[in-house]
Amino acid sequence: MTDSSRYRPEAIEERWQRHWAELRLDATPELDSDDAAGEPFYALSMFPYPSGSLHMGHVRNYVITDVIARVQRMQGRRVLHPMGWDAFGLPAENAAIERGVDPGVWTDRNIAQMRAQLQRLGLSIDWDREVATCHADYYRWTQWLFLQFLEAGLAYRREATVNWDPIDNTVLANEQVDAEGRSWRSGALVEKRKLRQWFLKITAYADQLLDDLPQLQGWPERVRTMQANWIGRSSGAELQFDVLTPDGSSSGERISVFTTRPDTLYGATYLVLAPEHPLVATLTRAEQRLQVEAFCNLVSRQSDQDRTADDRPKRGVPIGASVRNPTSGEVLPLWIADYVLAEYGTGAVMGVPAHDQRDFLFARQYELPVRQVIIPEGSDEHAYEGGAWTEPGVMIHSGPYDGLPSSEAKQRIIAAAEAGGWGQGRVQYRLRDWLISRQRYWGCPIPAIHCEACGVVPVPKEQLPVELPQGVSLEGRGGSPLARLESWVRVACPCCGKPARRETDTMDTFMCSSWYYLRYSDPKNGEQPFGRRAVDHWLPVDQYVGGIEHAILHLLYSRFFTKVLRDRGLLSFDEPFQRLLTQGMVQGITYKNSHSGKYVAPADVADLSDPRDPISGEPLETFYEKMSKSKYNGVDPAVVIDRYGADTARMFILFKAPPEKDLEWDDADVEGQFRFLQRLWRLVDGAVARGVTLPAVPTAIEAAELSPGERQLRCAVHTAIQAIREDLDGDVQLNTAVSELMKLSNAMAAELEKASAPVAEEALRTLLLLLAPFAPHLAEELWQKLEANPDGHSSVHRQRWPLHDAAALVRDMIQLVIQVKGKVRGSLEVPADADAATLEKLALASEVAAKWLEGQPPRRVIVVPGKLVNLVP
RNA sequence: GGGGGCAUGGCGAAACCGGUAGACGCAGCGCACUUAAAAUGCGUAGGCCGCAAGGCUGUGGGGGUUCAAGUCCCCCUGCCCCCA
Repeated sequence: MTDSSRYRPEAIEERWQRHWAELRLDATPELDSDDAAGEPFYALSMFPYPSGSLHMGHVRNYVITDVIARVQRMQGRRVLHPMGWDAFGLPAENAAIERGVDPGVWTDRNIAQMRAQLQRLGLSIDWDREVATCHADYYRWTQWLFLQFLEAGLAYRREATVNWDPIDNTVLANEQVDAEGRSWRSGALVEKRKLRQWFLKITAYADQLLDDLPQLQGWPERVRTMQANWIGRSSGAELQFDVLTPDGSSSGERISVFTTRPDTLYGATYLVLAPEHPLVATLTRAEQRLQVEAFCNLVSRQSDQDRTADDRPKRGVPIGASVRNPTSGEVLPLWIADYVLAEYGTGAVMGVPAHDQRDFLFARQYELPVRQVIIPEGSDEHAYEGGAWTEPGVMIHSGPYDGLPSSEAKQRIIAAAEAGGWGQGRVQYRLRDWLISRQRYWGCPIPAIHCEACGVVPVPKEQLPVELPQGVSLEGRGGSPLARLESWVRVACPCCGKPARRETDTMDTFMCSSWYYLRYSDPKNGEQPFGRRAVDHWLPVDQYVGGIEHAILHLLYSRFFTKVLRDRGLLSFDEPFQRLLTQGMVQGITYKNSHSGKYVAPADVADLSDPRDPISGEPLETFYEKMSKSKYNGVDPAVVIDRYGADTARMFILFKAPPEKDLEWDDADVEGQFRFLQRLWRLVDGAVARGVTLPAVPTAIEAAELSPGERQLRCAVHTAIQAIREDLDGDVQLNTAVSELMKLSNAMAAELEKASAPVAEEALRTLLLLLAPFAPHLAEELWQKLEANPDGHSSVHRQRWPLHDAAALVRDMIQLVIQVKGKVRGSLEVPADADAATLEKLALASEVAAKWLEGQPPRRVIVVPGKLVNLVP
């Protein structure tokens, strides 16, 4: 075997990567250049956290985006395909604490490592536009944008009950606390603390964020649903209850409750405050005080999930005060309970056990009365063994509202409340304002100064960036590290010049990632976060690709940023991401001892066909699970590339599963993909040996003079073009696109040698053009072998994407399926253009008809031209 | 509990608007090449019955609509995701 007849990716991939870099093949067209006319196309992958090592999930993400970007380029679009780093965050700070490395140095080293790993994949990324959120030339603009929010009144500080991690000494967002109330990173039981923190007023945009979701037709339905649920708009009313003194007269205080069910007002049998509610302190009667304080203490250690889940026991204590129902006048006891949250609604609810499941459980626990006020239409009273009746129905025991449908009573009660001054209709959201303060070092400093005279003063824009100071001691674990650096904290007030103090909180890293896609359009702009022309040219993102785990947070925050910046006059579009593809996880085969619960590394399993625990000999459970270190089921991309090359890794990942679905990593399938690329190599190698080349101007094909084999080959070629186009348009079906390449290669293996030069040329040219986005190195090498690039200054990647020739798809004869009563009984070769009457005649005259109709004429005949004839006896 | 999704050979999957289920690949089996193996090539392959021709059956289970159902409708089961 000669050397040229073997595909050796290690011999070609790096060489082409260098060549492409010299040609600047991946450069984004300049705004004013006319060399790449055509519509702009922005292909974007969610940027990674620079952990230092690339994993398969990254590979999958970036390869999918790369194929899309490459196809668009070949189709004549001006393509922006950038990459960057979500580079602030706790791992760098922890590395600094554990190993004494500077977080910036550690991060930059990781970035360099990961960039090198990424580049081995042959991604067509414009590295000149790389950004890292931890670099001052980036976070300067994060700060600038924060000041925009501040100016707009959308950034504010307030005292709030927040999740406090007592080990990491920082606040956490709600989503960083698990169901057991533990920090996702330290594992500590999260405490509730009242702290002054910075918030962004995302709730001011709740309606827009919800109402614009239907515009996002290019997003998966379920992501839109998840966002809608997260925003959680519900309409109801705020109702006020007078607080009573022990002798039964009004104390003058009022408690406001939010309810989505004002129609159940007459069913309220008690009122509940959140333990954190400000009135708890003033209204608690002396004899209840000890009990109430103990209870508040207990609750402060529970997570919100724990407190509110339907299936958890509800706990509470009466505080000794009472309130008056504003419409019935009934006196109701006042309780505090764990299942009412201070941060939701008004921090108070009316307890309607008959019609709310949580109230029902609570009432049963403490033997509070249950009063039914709504009955199912057309039935007697509802039985209450199982739980509350929460559906609409007909009003009873509700004074003037008896007999009304509950939906109408709801409206009337709101109207009565508004008229009587004891409440009003209100829309409520589940969405909370976004807590962006973090008491950590490795984040973007919040550009604010606290002055005793002037209050909170924004750092003037010309003084940005507020740089992270060097040499901060990170070892100690008490509060924000920045607060300990007095020389940095002390600063003159920009307003009055008197001594003042810098804000020492840094921003949630989601702030940095909420606008990076804008920066890519103009990454080197030193005057602004982005130039208006650049951002208008490239944005919104045409295709965004990333993991479903960001369905809510990152994608919601980015949408929020976009809308705010639009309202600030900085952007002219409403939504940042036109189309969204959420790729599935990459799963590795996992061996687990189901008895001990321990995971076993594949390397420790002696016989993978009968996996057993290396110590106990017990049989192991095998299944696929998301790759992770602790489960020993990860596959290192570098190892795969070393062994098979980047093209095989790319092709395998694209072929193995549709992009949105989970992908089971399988070494045998990787091997199979490598074999496919080998076959392509030999196919071209054979053609080269026969003297086939690809001239710059394709040789014309005389369609009339083709042999049947040649016509079949051309049909396969143009079918592939058409099928791949269909796979790429609409839903991105890269797995079937790869299978079309395989079909084409199979057809060529059978016919290529026999075909005349023009037909062989066309087939080879098409194959390589279609292959180029998927296996860019191999396609380029084979293109070169066929002398399609004689001076070496061009590239297969600069060619135009092929268009199919409809004439080549036309066939003379087709297979006509003959069904009898819907069952396939045979088929006939018939002229492709035969009309329905002819087909019917042919079918009736066929042997199949003779055999199955037994001489009887069919009762009915259904003809689907080009497909089948169904005879119904 | 509410909302959404999914269920197709031994495995990953494919199937436009209801029209030949299982394309393409992995693993398997058979054959060729080879002293042999690897590699490669060719063939085979849902299940059951049959020497074969062929027949029956088959897209989680049950029912329905239709000339025709993986696809549409109803019920059920199991799994996954989100919200509670």
